[in-house]
Amino acid sequence: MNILLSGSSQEIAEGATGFDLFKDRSIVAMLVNDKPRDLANVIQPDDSVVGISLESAAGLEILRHSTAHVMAQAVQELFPESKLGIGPYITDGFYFDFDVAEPFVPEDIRRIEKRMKELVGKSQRFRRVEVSEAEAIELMKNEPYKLELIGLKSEDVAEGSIEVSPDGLSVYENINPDGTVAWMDLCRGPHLPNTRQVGKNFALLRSAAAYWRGNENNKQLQRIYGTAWDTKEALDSYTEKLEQAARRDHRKLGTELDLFSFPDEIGSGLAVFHPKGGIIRRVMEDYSRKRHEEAGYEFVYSPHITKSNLFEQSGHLGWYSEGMFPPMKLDSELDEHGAIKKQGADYFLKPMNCPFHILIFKSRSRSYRELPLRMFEFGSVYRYEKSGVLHGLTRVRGMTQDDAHLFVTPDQLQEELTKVLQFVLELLRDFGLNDFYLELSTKEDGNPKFVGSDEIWKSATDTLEAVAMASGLELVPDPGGAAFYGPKISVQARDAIGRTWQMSTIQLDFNLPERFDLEFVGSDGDKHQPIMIHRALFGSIERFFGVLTEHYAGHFPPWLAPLQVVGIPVADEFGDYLEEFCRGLKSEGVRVTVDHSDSRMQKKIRDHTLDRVPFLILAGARDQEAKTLSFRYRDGRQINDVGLQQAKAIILDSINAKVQV
RNA sequence: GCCGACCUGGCGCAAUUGGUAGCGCACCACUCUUGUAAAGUGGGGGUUACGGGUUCGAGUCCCGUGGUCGGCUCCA
Repeated sequence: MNILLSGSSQEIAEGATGFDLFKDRSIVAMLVNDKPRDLANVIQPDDSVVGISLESAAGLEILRHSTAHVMAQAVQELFPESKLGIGPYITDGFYFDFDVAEPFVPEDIRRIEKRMKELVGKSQRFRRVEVSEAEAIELMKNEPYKLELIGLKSEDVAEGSIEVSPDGLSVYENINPDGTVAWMDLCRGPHLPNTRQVGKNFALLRSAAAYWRGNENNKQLQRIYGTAWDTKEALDSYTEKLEQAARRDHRKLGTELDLFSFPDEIGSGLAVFHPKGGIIRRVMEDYSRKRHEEAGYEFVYSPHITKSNLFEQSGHLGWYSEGMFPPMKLDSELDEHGAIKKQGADYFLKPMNCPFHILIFKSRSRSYRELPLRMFEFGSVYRYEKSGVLHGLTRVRGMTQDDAHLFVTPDQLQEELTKVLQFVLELLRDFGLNDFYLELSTKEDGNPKFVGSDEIWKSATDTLEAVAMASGLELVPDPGGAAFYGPKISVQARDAIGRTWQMSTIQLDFNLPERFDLEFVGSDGDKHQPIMIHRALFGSIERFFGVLTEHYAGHFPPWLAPLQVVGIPVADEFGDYLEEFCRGLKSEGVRVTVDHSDSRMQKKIRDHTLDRVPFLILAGARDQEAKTLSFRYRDGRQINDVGLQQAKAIILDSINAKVQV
C-alpha cells in the first residue's frame, strides 16, 4: 500500500507499524496525519507519516509524559493507597498529582526517584489499549479521580488534556518483559515505546499541594514536579539555568547588596529601601519624572487614605473589597440628646489612584481644548494580597505605581495610544530591556460582566490592535483576558535569561467616566464623555526594581549603580592622587569614593567587585608618574595606562549614555 | 486563603539519643604598606522569631502566633 512518509510517497507492507518505518532508535513516536501516535500504531493506506525524534520539542514532551508515568508507577508501588490525579508534561518537565494520606517528604522523593531508575532498567513496554467507557470505568474502578475524568470526556474536557481525548478513551499499560501488566493509567498518549528510553536524564524537583482540577474548593492533591531531558548535557544545562536564576534572585541580591528588606516588624509584603536601594530607586524615579515632563504629563498628588464614599462611587468597594485593607472606623459622636454631633466615617487605604485623579479632573469644568489631559503621580497604594501570593518585591502589599490617567476625546484615542505605547517602549529600553512582545486582552463574548456597548468595545479593541500592530512587535491575543471595564495592551519583556515579565499596561476604561459622570465641553458647546486610559510603565516601582535586579543580576549599569566608581590605590601613598581625580568626578555628580582602608589592594578589588561597582580605578607609582590610571571591570577586564582626561570621559560618557559596562 | 517545609549574631551555616550555643564572612583594634578576586594577630556581638507547655534540664519535644520558602488558588 502507498503512504506519504515525511512528505514523499512510499510503498509499504500492509499492517506495517511505525517500528517498521523508522529503524532509527532516536525516532520515538510519529505524526500520523498530523496527530501524534505511538510507533506501535498500524499505518493505514494514504496516511501521511512523519517521525518524531526524541530531541525535538514534540519528542521531549513525549519523553516527559512517559517519565511522569514511570514516576506514577513508582509512587503507587511505594504508596499502594495513593490515587492518581493528572500527570501532564509541562515546559521543561512534568508533574503528577496524587491523593495520598501523608504529604510527601524529601526522603519520599528520593525513594521515588530511586524506584523510577529501577523501573527504567526493567525495560517495560508502553502499550496502548483503546477502551469503551464501560471498560475504562471497570479498569479505573479504584481511581476515583480518573473516573471523574471519564465522566467528563465528552463535555468539558480541557483543551489539551493529557488523560482523555474527545475521540475516545484509552489506557496505557506498562508491560513487563514477561508480558505481565505492571501498571496502567488512563491516558491519551502517545508514549515512548519502552521505559528504557526514559533514560537517566530526569530529576524530581519538588513536591507541593495542588487543588484537584485547579479549583480551590476541591481537595488538595500532592503534586510532584520533575524535569526530563534527552541527554545528560541537556539536564545539566537545565540545572545550571535554575542555579543561575537562583543566583540572580532579587530577594537574595537585595540582602547581599544591602538594597532593601522586609522587616518582620512592619508586616508581610511591606518593603523598606536601604540607602543603596534608595539611590537606584531615586534615579529611576527622577528619570521617569523627567521623561514624563517632556511627554506632556502634569504632576499631581493625592493622599493615601480616603473616606469610603470615593471607593463606593468608583465601585471598588463592591467588587474589590477583599483586596483592600479593612477600614479605619471613626464612630459618630452623639450629644447628650442623642443627636449626631460628629458624623462617623470609614477611611480606607487606597488600592488605586484613579478615583483621585478623576476628582482632580472633575474639580472644574473641562474644555476639549485641555484634552488630552495627562495626570501623572507616583502613587502609593496598598492592597491586601493573600499571604500565600506575596513574593519579594514583585508581589507586595504596599507599592508605588508610576501611575497616569489620560483623559481623551474619542477621536484622540488612536493618536494618544500610539504615543503612549511608544513612550512606554522607549523608557523600558532606557532601562536596558529591549526584547518585547505585546499582549492584547479583549472581551469575552456574551459574558455580562463586561460594561459598555459592543460598539465601543469593538472600536476600542480595533484601535488598540491597530496601535499594537503599528509598533511592529509581536502581538499575542489574550481573548477574554480584559478587565470588565475595558480592553488593554500589556507589554511583556524578556529578561537577560529569557524569562518574560509583564511590565507596562495600557488599559482603556469605559466604566469610571460613566460612574463619575465625567464630561468636557466640546467645540460644539455640548457636553461629552471623555475616554480614560490607565497606564503604568514600571507597573510598580518595587516590582520593576525587582525585575531590573534580576535582569542585571545586580550588575546595574553605571547610571543606576548605587556606587559608580571606587578608587583603589595600589598603596596608601597613592590615595591622594586618586582622591584628586575622584573630586573631579564628584563635582560632575558621579557617585564615587576612594577606598583608603588598610585592606590589601586585591582584597579591595574582590570586595568592590562582589559589591557590583561598575568602575574600579587603580593607581600606583607608574600611574602617578605618567598621569594615568587603570580600569578594572566587574567581569575581570582591565584597561591599563588610561590618561586622566580620557578616564573621566569614559566614566561620564557611559553614565550619560545609560549603557552597560 | 490552602498544603507542606523552614526560622540559630548583620549575612551564610554548625550544634550526638534533650545536657546549658560554635564556625566562616562582615564589624572593631593592632601589626604589615602592598600592581588587578581574600595578609596576620587579637577582640566585641546571639534571652536560638515570639508566647505558652512537657522536663531536673529545651535551639532540639508539644501547642499557639508571626514571618519566610516551594507550590496551588488569586492578581479587579
